[in-house]
This record gives sequence, C-alpha cells and structure tokens, in this order.
Amino acid sequence: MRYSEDHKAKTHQRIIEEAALRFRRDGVGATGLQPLMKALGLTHGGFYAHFKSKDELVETALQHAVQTLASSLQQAPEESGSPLRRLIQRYLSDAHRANPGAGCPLPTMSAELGQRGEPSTTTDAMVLNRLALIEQGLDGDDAADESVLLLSAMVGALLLSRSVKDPELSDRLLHTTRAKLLEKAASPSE
Amino acid sequence: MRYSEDHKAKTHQRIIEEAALRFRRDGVGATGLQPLMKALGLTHGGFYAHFKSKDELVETALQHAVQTLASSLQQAPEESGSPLRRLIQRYLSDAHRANPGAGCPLPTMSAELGQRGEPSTTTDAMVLNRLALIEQGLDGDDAADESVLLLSAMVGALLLSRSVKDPELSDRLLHTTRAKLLEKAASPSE
DNA sequence: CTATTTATATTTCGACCATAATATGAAACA
DNA sequence: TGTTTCATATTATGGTCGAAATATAAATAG
Repeated sequence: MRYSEDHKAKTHQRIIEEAALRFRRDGVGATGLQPLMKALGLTHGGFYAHFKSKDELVETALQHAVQTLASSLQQAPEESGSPLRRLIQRYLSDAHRANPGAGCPLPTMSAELGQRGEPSTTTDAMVLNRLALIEQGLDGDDAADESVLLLSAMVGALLLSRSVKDPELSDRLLHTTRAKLLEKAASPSE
Repeated sequence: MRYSEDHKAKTHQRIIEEAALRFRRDGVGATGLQPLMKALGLTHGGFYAHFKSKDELVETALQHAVQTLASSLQQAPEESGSPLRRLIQRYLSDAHRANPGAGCPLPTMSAELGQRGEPSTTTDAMVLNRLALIEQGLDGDDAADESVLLLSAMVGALLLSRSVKDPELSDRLLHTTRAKLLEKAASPSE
C-alpha cells in the first residue's frame, strides 16, 4: 500500500463533514452524491467504498453534526450571563442564522427527515439532549416544562427567520424571540 | 375535443389541491409531477397546459394553502376560551400533528422553500398574517413582541413533535407547549 | 494490495410536443 | 322549426428528451 495508512479514513471523514454541511445548508434531498464528491476533488463512483447507501451517510453525518454542535455549545468564550443565557444568545444569533451548514440540524433537517419516514432516533436524542441542557439552566419546579417551550421557540424562531425574505421581519423574529427568552433565563434564582 | 365549460378549471383546481396536500405532507422536492397527475387520474403530459413550470405550481399551491388555512382558522365550532386560545388549541392539536398535508405550511415547507432560494414573499405574508392574528388576542404593550414568541413556539413545537420518533416525547413537546402558551393567553384582561 | 477512477445500468425528474379525443356551436338538411 | 351533420376549439394522451439521481462493476493508479 503506497497510500498513507489513514488515507481512506481521512477521506471518509471529509465526506462526512462535507455532507453534514450540505445536508444542513441545502437539504438532504437537494444534496446529490455527485456534486458532494466533486467538491472533495473525488468522483462519485468511490462513494460506495465508504458508505453502502446515501441513507447511511445521512445518519452518519447527522450524528457527526450532533456531536460537533454539542461540543461547540460548551465552549463559550466571554459572553455574558449564565450558560443558558449564552446558549440562547448563540442559538438565536445572526451568525447562526447566516450559517445553517454549521449550525443546529433541527430547524433545517428535521422536517425532511420526518417526511422521509426515516426510522432514525437521532432526532429524539438531539431533542432530549437539548431539553436537558436547557433545563439545567432553569429553576423552579416548572423547569422541565419551561425547557420544552424554550426549545420549541428557539427552533421555530431560527427556522422562520431563515425562511422569510424581508430582512427586517427576519430580524424581528430572531431578536424578539431572543429577548423574550433571555427574560425567562434572567435570574437563576427567581 | 371540447370539454364542459369549467372542465379545465376544475382540473386546474384539483391539481392545486392535490399539490398543496403533497407539498406539505411529503415536501416539494419529493413530490414528482408524474405521481401527482396520476393521483388525479390524469397523465403527466397535460400538466403544462395548466402551469408553465413546477415552481409556478408551488407558488400557487402555497397561496391556496394559506387562504384555506386562514378560513379554517376562523371557523371554530364550540371550543373553549378566546379566539387566541382556540387558535393555540387547534394549532397544537393531535389532529394537526397527524395531518401535515391539511395543516400549516410553515413547519413543513418553510425550511425547504428557504433553501430553494425561492424569491417568494408568500412566507413573509403568512408570518405577518399569523403575527397579527395572535397579537389581536393578546393584551398589554408587550403584545407585539409576545406574538413573535407565540408563533415561534407554535411552529417549532409542531415541527419537532412531528419529527421525533418516540410518541411520548412527541406528546410532551406538543402538549407541554400548548399548556404553556395557553397560560399566556389566559386572561384577555389581565 | 488498496483506494479511487472510469464506465455503465437503471430510474426518475422536469419539460416539451405531436396527436388523438370530443363536446359544443355552427351549418345543413328535412 | 326540429334534427342531424360538420367544423372548430380545447383538453388530455403518451412518447420522448436531456439531465441528474443512486448504485454497481470493472479498470486503473498509488
């Protein structure tokens, strides 16, 4: 073997990362394997040496996105407030809205995955993970229910803010929801 | 051959209605014109006598769905509470979750429409319409901002509840959000 | 040997078009 | 006038096209 030892493994990983980007940015159905491989400087034929189907790649890329996001949400540089406040600020930020390919898969992919009849439970895991994360930042006996509201509002606001055409309306959706949710996460001991 | 006077108009309308159903249930990209026409007992060739492209049908079907929904939201039989409370109950109902093809296009189509680079402003119109409807049912100087939160949460909760696999988690997302939002719409004169 | 390329198979997509089909309005006939 | 035939306008059929999709297998390059 004159290929480097981990050559295939690196290609494998590059496919996953490019797919995770495109699936979130363009959608699963709109992402062709041919353009995907071409973007990596490869041809489409070799795809099946790495995955046995597109569906398998979807599942793999989704899990990769989940893990990447989970770690990206942990590291918060120097933002203000509690972990929950930082999460809200990051999630409903202009940067997150502008870069769906690097962001949360829920607003971009969950509808399509549900429609596909995907038997995957990865969405469930994501939701449960996010709910737990939010609940940690809340107080009171109502924290569990409140976390559901926060997650729904975050996902919905990001989705809608990306879907409307008018930039002012988009800002209103994003920033107003952010402000309202930050109110809820105001005082950890209220 | 000359058909009855309104034959083509009826066919035209049938195409729109079947498309509005499928676009919401299966997604725009996953809905082929051939199966669509076949479902109406027609062949695919005649499609272009009615619409000059699939994109035109998408726009038409979306507007049809908007108008249908708008009227369907008005007529509330004998549910409890204010119009806003009835809207929340209907939107976050088990029936709405179970029938995406007959429901609000925002949770099912907006992500895909945004990704498509659709230049349509129909999504904007829907959002503005819903915001105004919700704001009418709210009180206080905070009504405008509060309506954004309500809409985001409604869309997000419905989207997520349709996307997860576990029925209990789905119920939790749907019912908890409904309960929390009904609290907010509790007393019109608070 | 192995990872990738190249070539190919099979569908399916949106889109187009020539042709067939036929109900109505007009014309012709009784 | 009442009935039938004809011509026309309109709608749907069904075939086809190029492109792109997923997937496989053989050939090639590292």
